[in-house]
Amino acid sequence: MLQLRDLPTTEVLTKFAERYPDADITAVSSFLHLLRVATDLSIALDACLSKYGLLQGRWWVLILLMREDSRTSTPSALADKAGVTRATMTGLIDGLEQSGLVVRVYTKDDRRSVLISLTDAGQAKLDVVMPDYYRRLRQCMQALNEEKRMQLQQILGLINSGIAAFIE
Amino acid sequence: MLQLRDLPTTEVLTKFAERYPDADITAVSSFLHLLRVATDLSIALDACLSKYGLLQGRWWVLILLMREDSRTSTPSALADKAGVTRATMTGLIDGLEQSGLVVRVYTKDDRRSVLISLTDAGQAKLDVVMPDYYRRLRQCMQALNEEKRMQLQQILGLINSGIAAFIE
DNA sequence: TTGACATAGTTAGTCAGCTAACTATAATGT
DNA sequence: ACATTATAGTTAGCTGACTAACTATGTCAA
Repeated sequence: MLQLRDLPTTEVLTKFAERYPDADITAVSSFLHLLRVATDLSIALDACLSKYGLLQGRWWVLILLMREDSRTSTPSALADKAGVTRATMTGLIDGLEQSGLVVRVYTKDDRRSVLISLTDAGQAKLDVVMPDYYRRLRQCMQALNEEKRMQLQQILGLINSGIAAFIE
Repeated sequence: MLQLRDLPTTEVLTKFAERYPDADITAVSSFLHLLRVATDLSIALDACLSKYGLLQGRWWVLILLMREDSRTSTPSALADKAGVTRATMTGLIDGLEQSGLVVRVYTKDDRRSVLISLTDAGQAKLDVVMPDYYRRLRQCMQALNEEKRMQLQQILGLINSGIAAFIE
């Protein structure tokens, strides 16, 4: 995401705006702070998960499986929902299967397809990780009351609609 | 960052909150939306830069050099400001030097050290990329008036202070 | 009914980040 | 003054994403 640590000060932005008149100083500043905070959140989440031998990718796979009543899904459905390629999902499942958190079940219905099933060990892992995650997240966000949370969601919605401007 | 595409609905979060009572539904929802929008912004920025043969890493190096009056810095200072390791900075500079956008200048003062200098071609590249970047960013954020931008900054500040909760 | 196309999953190779180890040079303390 | 320690940069090898190509299986229309 945003690696940059040394965010531009208003002075730097003003200097750049002289050369590049299209620069909108508060827009740039808000944009960069948003990326900075989100990146740091993501890094902090990884640090939290790594205590349990997980990374975001594998953790989300476990959660996606837990969302299913059958605790079961296919690699391609998981890939779509997790937002990675099927090739990446193959690797994630390999790792989870080696750790015994999921199993590949071969079905007769469609012999191209495989079912991925959350094991008891996988569910047990979530039952340890999720309470810690939820507790820390609650504390992280506790300074935001409901009103501010709604303001944030609304602002994010507006920015989200604007993203198209980057892609044409 | 956040790969997950299929963000949990309120129903899913409610179901999870039954099993994990620490779950704070609006906290989780705000958190995930923040990561989702920031990730999509970052991807969109990459798409914009890639039209000019740049990626975020190399682009930030050029900008950091342009910030200096001398258009010059050292790999270690650049690494600190760009938020990457010195090893990574070596690779970024290799790529930029091959493209002729920067040059390594060996100095006699401290023979361990190298100066990295923005070339005319590097400045010319920025003079093409930056106006496009600023124009798109302005448009992306145009739905946010100054009041909302300040609200966003304030909320981000609160969340930023909360990040410590993830790390202990 | 069979040739063309579509779909599911995997494999191979690339990329940009990382850490750890290394070389060379400089600074420091006894 | 010289051994130790610190600093600057690079190299080598690891990781988890990616794309592209491949195997196997299923679908469909002439």
